[in-house]
This record gives sequence, structure tokens and C-alpha cells, in this order.
Amino acid sequence: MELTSTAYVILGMLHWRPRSGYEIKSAVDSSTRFFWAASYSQIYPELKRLEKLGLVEGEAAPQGGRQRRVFKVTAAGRRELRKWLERPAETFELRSEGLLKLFFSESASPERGIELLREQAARHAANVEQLREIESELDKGGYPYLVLRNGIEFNEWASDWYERAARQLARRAKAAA
Amino acid sequence: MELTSTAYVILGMLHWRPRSGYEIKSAVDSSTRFFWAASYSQIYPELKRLEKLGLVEGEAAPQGGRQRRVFKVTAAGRRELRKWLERPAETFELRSEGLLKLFFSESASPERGIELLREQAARHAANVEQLREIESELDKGGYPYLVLRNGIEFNEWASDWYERAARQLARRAKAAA
DNA sequence: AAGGACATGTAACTAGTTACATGATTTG
DNA sequence: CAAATCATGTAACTAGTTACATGTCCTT
Repeated sequence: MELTSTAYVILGMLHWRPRSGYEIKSAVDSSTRFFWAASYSQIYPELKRLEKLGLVEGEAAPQGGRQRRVFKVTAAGRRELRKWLERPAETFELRSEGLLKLFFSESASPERGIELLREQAARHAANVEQLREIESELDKGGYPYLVLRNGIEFNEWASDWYERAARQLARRAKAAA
Repeated sequence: MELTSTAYVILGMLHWRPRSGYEIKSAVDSSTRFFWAASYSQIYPELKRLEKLGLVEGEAAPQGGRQRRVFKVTAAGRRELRKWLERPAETFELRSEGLLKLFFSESASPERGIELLREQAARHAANVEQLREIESELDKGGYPYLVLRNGIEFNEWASDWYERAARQLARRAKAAA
């Protein structure tokens, strides 16, 4: 069975514990969104589809007068998740407007390249800060922690790389003047 | 004026020299595609739109009986490109199925996590090889070369990180056994 | 003669974002 | 009592991919 990537995010999130659509979205927003996002308009229809396929099961769980449906993954759903995990990963996509601008920045003013590099360095440094805040809340040793470490170390590397490149360009510009 | 990202790729590619839609696509495929892709079905309609806006100018340049239109960027187009380059970069998106699988791999067999890490390491190592082949063809010192170096060094870092993480998990599994 | 590269485009589809719509509960 | 959060969903739109359609030119 070939499911959408959003389906596997849902299955994975429900494998830890049952959740409502809203809770799945919150979980995604504070974890996988850095490398795999999902919106309400993907999650809610996908939950219906997965239910029809028998991979998840929804149950009414209102909180007072507030409607609420909590979903749990079925045995068939767990099987699908494991099968997906066994297959090698395919998609790896990077979309970086910063690299695109840098690529073309011969067409800008001579200082702009250096500025762009510093902007990217600052952005990745800010990402490191943001991710570090999540770090303390996480169980060391688990896979989510390992993935978070990847995020932190990637952003450290990137911030560093851009900073070094900026210094190199600045040095070169000075030498030419 | 707010244009699509594809528009700026086209403007940037034409700033170096006039090109046909087909040549723009080839240029993208051997350079920006690693961080900004574009397909024929985006490029051809976009060229028409840019021509209507007066940012590029097309000229018939058939090769024998083979129809061909070569586009060049206008003064207004160059202005738009420079204005875009002056604005800070916004989009930075990463979509990694590998990280997603790793995130959920508690739900797989105990060995699968290590395997996934090694698969990612191999993939990024292959990317390094691929990018190195482009390296020799490029003018050192230019921005495209700088961007290529970013690609090479990122993939080296990533391959390394996954390799180290795999060894760490393997060690931990051995210690537990 | 066949296959690959050159060349231009459209149609259909898939994925994903943003805006809209509604309403309950909790917290300051 | 107002704002934030919890909760579910649809509609409209934007972006992007894949498949299709057509035809020329060059190399083997």
C-alpha cells in the first residue's frame, strides 16, 4: 500500500499514543515540522482516509461540550508503518532562497554577497537557539533526541560555514582594494 | 513587483547570457536544482508572463527548421533582479524522509535505526561525488563556485554526522547486549 | 535507421498553503 | 470579559510534478 507522506506522519504520531487531529498538528509543529510539515487541511482529510482504510480508529472523546475525536492506530496501521520504515528513504529536498540569491549575487552590488552570507549565518544561529530550547524537554537516548541533535548540529555547521565564507569574501575584497 | 521564485531563477540565468527555455532548464538542472528546481511546465509559461511584463525579450532564433526562441533580460528585468537580491532571503525548507523515518524508528526493529543512518550516510557521500564532478568545470572565485562548495561541504558534514551517529548507536546496542 | 539531444508546449494531477467558518473552554 | 487555546473542518488558491504531444537535428 502506497500512502502519502502525511499519512505516515500521522501513523507515527499515533503509534506513541492516541491523539486528536489537533494534537497531531501540535506534535508536528513542535517536532517534525523542521523536516516534514503538515497542515490541518492535510491532517483532517487524511485521518478520514486512514480510517476508511482501517489503519486508524477514531473515537468520540468530547471535552465538555467541545467536540473531539481521538484516533488510535490499528494493528494493520502498525504493520503499514513498519513496512514503510523498512523501505529506504527517498525524498530529500532542500529549497534555499539564500543559496539561490548567493548564486546570482554577481548581479548585485559588491557588498551584497557578504551581507547575504551574514544574513544566512544569523538565521541559522537563531535556529540553533530555537532548537536548544526543545532539547531539555526531550528524553536523551531516544530517536527524536537524535533527530533534534541533527537539527542543532546542522544549523551550527551552516551558521559557521556562512560566517567563514563571509570573512573570506571580506578579506578578499579588502585585498583587492 | 512580487514575482514567483521561478521568475527570479529565469532572470538570473538570463543575466549571464541570453538563452532559450530549453537552455534555461539545462542550466537549472546542472546548478540550482540542488536547492531550487524548475520544470519545463513552469519555465515556458513563466517566460511568456515575464515577456508580457517587459522583464525579458524573446527573439526567434531557429536552428535550421527547428523552432527556437532566445530570451534576454531587459533593463527593467535587471532592475527587478537587483531589487530581489537586495531583499533578505525568506524560504528555507528541508524535506527529509530519512529524518522522518529516523524520528519514528522506535517503531521498527532495533537494527533498523542503524541501517537508516548508514543509508543516509551513503546517500550524502554519493552526493559529494556527484558535486565534485561539477567542481572542476567551474570558475573558482565566483559565486556559483561558492554555492557549490556549500553543497559539497554540507554533504560531507551530513555523511559524517550519519556515520558517527550509526557508530554511536551500534556501540550502545553492543554494550546493552 | 534508430536513439538521443534539442526544442516548445499543454493537460492532468498531486501536494501544500492560506483564508475562511464555527464554536467551546480556559486563563489572565 | 477578552484573548488565547482547543477543536474540526472546507474552499480557494498556488506550486510543482508527470505524462502527453509534436517535431527537428545529429550521431552512431
